[in-house]
This record gives sequence, structure tokens and C-alpha cells, in this order.
Amino acid sequence: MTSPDSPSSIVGTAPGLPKTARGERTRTRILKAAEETFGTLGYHRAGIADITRAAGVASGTFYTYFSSKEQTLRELVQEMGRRLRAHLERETADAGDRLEAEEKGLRAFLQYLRDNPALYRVLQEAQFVDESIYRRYYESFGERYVRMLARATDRGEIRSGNDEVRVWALMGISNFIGLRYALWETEMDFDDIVATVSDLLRNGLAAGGGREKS
Amino acid sequence: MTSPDSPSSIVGTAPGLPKTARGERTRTRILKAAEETFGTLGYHRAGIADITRAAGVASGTFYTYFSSKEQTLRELVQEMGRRLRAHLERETADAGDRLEAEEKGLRAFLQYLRDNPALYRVLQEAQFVDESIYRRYYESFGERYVRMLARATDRGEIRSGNDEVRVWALMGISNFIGLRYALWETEMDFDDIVATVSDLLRNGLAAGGGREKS
DNA sequence: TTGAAACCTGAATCAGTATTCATGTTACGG
DNA sequence: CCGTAACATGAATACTGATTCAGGTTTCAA
Repeated sequence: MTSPDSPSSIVGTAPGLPKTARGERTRTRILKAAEETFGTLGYHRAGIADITRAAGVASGTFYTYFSSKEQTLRELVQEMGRRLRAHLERETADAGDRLEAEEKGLRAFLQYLRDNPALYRVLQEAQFVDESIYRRYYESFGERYVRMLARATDRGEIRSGNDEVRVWALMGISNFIGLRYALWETEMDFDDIVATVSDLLRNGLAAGGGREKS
Repeated sequence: MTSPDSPSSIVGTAPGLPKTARGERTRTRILKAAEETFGTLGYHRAGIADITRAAGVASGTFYTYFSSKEQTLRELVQEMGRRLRAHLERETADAGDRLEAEEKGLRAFLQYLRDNPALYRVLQEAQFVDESIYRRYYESFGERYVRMLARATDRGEIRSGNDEVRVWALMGISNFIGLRYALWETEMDFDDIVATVSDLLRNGLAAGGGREKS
């Protein structure tokens, strides 16, 4: 665990952060329970009672730490986003070039999503509860991504082009591939998937477009 | 209670289809109102009262034609999917090859989404109301798509590869590009977007991977 | 023209559930 | 050891909103 984030950055923070070790523990339990419950039941079907039951506390305790169900979702989206980014950065740190980083990134994303299926549901549902948090998530993700592509272009690893559009295309690929192969049908080998996408990114689809396989 | 029709094909069809011209008109008005209301307010925030108000009928009339709010969403997803597919088929019919069809298809999709923003919201929210309808939507879309890629491979237009994975990547691209550039920020020229994606599909990203621009 | 089926009405019902609050219980600095 | 702030409880509150229903109105085939 890293040190707790400064509360000043978060806008609508709850009724005050916990002041004792016990409170800290309880708050964490509730947040984890919310993640699981939203992840399996979905935001709307999940009741506060479901969350508190999963956390092993009374329903009123929820409001000691969170101002509302919606606020909890917001906090969850931010935290899950941070965790995913940290994971991806760790897993792509040793890539030799951008296209290798794309491969490692996609594989890491698939693995992460399979291990944390709640991420997908919480994030996608947040879109319709509070669109701004969803936009912020992808736009901040996209900004970093654009910078990485620009650097890769400078290094001569990829052709120059409209990197913003490319980034949204890339995020779309990960998203859909993840939904299909990490959440719905998990039997296909990640290696095959990554190889196919990598080939698409390196060479495109056109016949004779890139170097041949062998 | 009159003996209800027992339609064998469709499972949860409404309380019986309209039997007069007036009924037909009213049902259509309600369905259109539901599309608009779900599209702007979202499924959960939209009440039956909102829908019937928009349709100009009493709230009870809703249940003359639809068995539930959820059932209405299901019907809407199917109908909107049919309309989109018809549109895309029309717009890509005259493409000379697969990669040209991809260009025309993406442009047509963006245009359609900008003109029918409710499509996105209704479809994405349906995912969390009844996942099966959502899966069916993309899987049936995907199956046709795979067949088209296979045919294009036979014709030598694209390299052979794992077309299923490719199709999910392609659907992801359209989806995200559409969200960003047809719904959120509509000022970028579709031509730029299509050109960028087309270049990605034809040549990939790798430096020197494809034919140079000039 | 007529009567039965189809259609329309909107107030009432009814269940679910986020949030509050009055009342205990626990932690811990002094 | 206290005393007090922090924490925990769960029944009660307050409200929303989908669905029903008992009765009126319109349509249309005969």
C-alpha cells in the first residue's frame, strides 16, 4: 500500500476520512465490498444493504465513510484506474520499442481484466451514472498515450500520423478484445490474440503490406 | 382474459401486437418516444411517465403494447441494430475491395451515430440490463464481419490471419472512435479520422511498414 | 346502425431502497 | 481509569416509479 492520496484533490470527498485505525480498516472493507458488489450485481441492482452485508457492517455504517452510492462509484473508478495504470506501466517498462510495448500492454491488460473483471463493469456503468468521470478516465489515459506515440515517432519507431485518433483506435481495440476474450470467452490463448493484434499494428491488413511471416 | 397469441418465434413478445391502424400508430409513437427518452435520460433515469408523456399518451397505454420497461429496451436494441446494419450495407455496397469497404463503413458509422446518438446509449446500457441481448448484437454483427474478411482473404485483398480477433479489434475501433468523434467532440473532420484509421488498417503503425505516402 | 373488440385513461397500488437518526459501543489521550 | 470523540447499529423514514385496473372512448365489420 502506498501512502493515502491527499484528500484535497478529490472534490466531493465523503463525510470525513477515518481518524483511527479501526475506521481505516472499516472504510477499506466497505470500498472493497462495493467493488465486488458493483462488479457482480451491477451498480443499479447492487443495494447499499448488499455492500454492507458483504463488508460485514451495518447499513448505516456506510454513511460514516461515504456520502452516497454515486460518490462511491466515483471513488472506485478513480482508484481502479490508478491501479490499472500502475499495472500497465510496470508491465511495459522493459519494452524495447513502442510496438513491443503495445504487445506487452495488451497482454497485461487482458491478464488484469481477467483477474479483475469488476473493472470493466464498474467503469462502463459509471459512464451512465456520471459521464464526466468516465470521460476524464479515458481522456487522461489518452493524453499519456498520445505522448508515448509522439515519442515513439521521434525515435523513428512508428510512422507519424494523427496520434490522437490512433490512440482512441488502440483503446477501442483493447476494450473490445478484453470484453470478448478476457471476460466472455476466456479459452483462447492470449498469445494468439496478442500476435494477431500485433501483426495488425505492425503491418496492417493489406496483402503484401508488411514483411511476410517467413 | 382472452386467449393470448402464443408466438413461437419471439420469446417475450408484448401483450399482443396492435390489430388496428390506430394501434399500430400508437405503438410506433411509444417506441420512438422510448428511443428518444432512453437516449437522452438513459434507461434508469427514464421513467415510463417520461416515455408516455413524450409519446402523448397516458401511462397505462404503454402496457397495451409492451409488457415491461426492460422488454422495450430489448426490442429497441434489436430494431436499432437492424437499422444500423441496413445503413452500413447500403453504404458499403459499392466498395471495390475490403479495405475500401472498411473506409466507407467507418465513415457511414460515424455519420449514423452522429445522427442517431441514442443508438450508442441504448446499446451500451442494454449490456447491464440484459447482457444476452448485447452479446447477441455483437456476436451476430461479428459473424457476418468474419465472413466478409474471409472472402476478402480469398480474393487476395488482405493477408490471412485470425479473423475473429481482427473483427473484435475492428468493432472496438469503430466503437471508440465513434464515441469520441461522433458523440463527444464532433468538430474533427471525418475525412481525417477515416484516413488515419485506413492508414492503420492498410499499413499498420511500424515505420517503413507499408508504402510511403508519396 | 350497432355491438363487441380494440384502444385509451390516469389515479391507485405496491414494492423496493437510499438515506437518516436516536441510541449503544469502542478506542485512546490525558 | 475516565471522558469524549469516533465508530457502529438497524429500525424508521421518505420517496420513487413500475405496474395494475376499473372504467370510458373509438373503430370497424357485418
